[in-house]
Amino acid sequence: MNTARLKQLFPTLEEALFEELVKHGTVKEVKAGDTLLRVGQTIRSTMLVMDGIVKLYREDEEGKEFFIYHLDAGQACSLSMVCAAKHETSEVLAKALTDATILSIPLEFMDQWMGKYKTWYQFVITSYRDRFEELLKTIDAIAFSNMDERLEDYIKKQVDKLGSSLKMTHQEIATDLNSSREVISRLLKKMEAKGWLVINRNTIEWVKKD
Amino acid sequence: MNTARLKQLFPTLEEALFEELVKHGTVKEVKAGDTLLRVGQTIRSTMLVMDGIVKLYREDEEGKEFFIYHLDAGQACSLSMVCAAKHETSEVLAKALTDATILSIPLEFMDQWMGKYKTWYQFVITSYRDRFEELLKTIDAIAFSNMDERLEDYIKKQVDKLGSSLKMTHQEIATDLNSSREVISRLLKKMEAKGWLVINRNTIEWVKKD
DNA sequence: TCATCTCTGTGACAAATATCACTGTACACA
DNA sequence: TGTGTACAGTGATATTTGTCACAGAGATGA
Repeated sequence: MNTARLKQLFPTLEEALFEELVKHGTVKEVKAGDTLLRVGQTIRSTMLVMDGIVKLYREDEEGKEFFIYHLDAGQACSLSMVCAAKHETSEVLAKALTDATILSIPLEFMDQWMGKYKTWYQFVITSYRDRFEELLKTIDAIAFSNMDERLEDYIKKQVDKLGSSLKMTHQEIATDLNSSREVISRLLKKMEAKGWLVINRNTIEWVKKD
Repeated sequence: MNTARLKQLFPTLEEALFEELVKHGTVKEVKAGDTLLRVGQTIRSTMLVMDGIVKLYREDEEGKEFFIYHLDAGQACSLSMVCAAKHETSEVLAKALTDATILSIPLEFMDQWMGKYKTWYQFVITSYRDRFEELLKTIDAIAFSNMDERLEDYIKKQVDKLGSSLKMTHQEIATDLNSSREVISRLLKKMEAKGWLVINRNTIEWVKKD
């Protein structure tokens, strides 16, 4: 792992921290679709995303997965950065959307860095704040919008991250939105009729401009 | 304002901070129902709740208010504690549920205290974390539960804060849950039939034990 | 090439929630 | 004491979403 790359990804951090990151961090390469963190799993380390995109989910008792937001390169899973008690368990499910590179830092450094490096706790706090605002937007979507709007938002977000040609099945989208395949298929058909997208087997081509 | 009371409310903070709070904070008494912060309003100060209960809402374009969580005495509005840019505007609406006492600290002290007092940034971070988890629970409710469960949860939360006799109209509940009065009335009737509560004009008496 | 599997499309129906229209009823207060 | 107003109850109906059943299309591999 090279320091230059870290500086690029985390430009707000101070010099000494890059050395700490290099020294104590472990780089993990994961494949698209891999699970990085399960609900209930004990958190032993903080994840910084160095490359690729990670999807975060909330899960209910029956294992239904509800997509909440993406983490891009240069972002961190804020929940794993502050663990009041040791052996705290995860509230969320994290999966790699694309192949990804994760920098994993053992939890014991968190407390220490928090006191030692001003830029670290600023990073932690802005991470929290940003994720918090994403959650608020997620709440808006489910509280105030119908499925058609939510689906449009969802597709736009995916397109933002992955480009306009989405390799997903209708079932996968339905799962993320906690809906059902048939509903998604029908709504996609309507959007296709409006000329917003083109449906092919396993892929959706988003063509709407706005 | 006396330091002893502050110590009781915010036991994790250090000695020097109580003096700062006394010196720079302004105590405001507000009435039940008063609006403390509107969406889009510029945030000029941080609110610490000293007494009473504050309700936080998310608002949509048409002004519909969606209840997200309560703040009790000893808690703070985390969003107002970290303002990356100056003149940041509020993402949420805050209203006093009961008469309340608010300690208001001008924003300029935030940066300063954050660097100076370890217990302050710990307070900020745990506030954020706690609010974050509340948001996750809120998302669970709307993503995974039907209105009957959400209504039950909602009433239980209110009862927790205000006691088992709730002085609210069905319309107010409907607004908080972004539903409609008729739906809430019907669901309350069902709960009454099950013996969970007693409906009177303007009040609901929660009797269910669990 | 046939068998099988996954993905998609669609009609029919069910359930949950929203909306409309109207009624009754308790309370405040002139 | 009457009367207006806010609150609550309820039937009818619309809309949205979910579920079931089944059909067909395209990929895959023996």
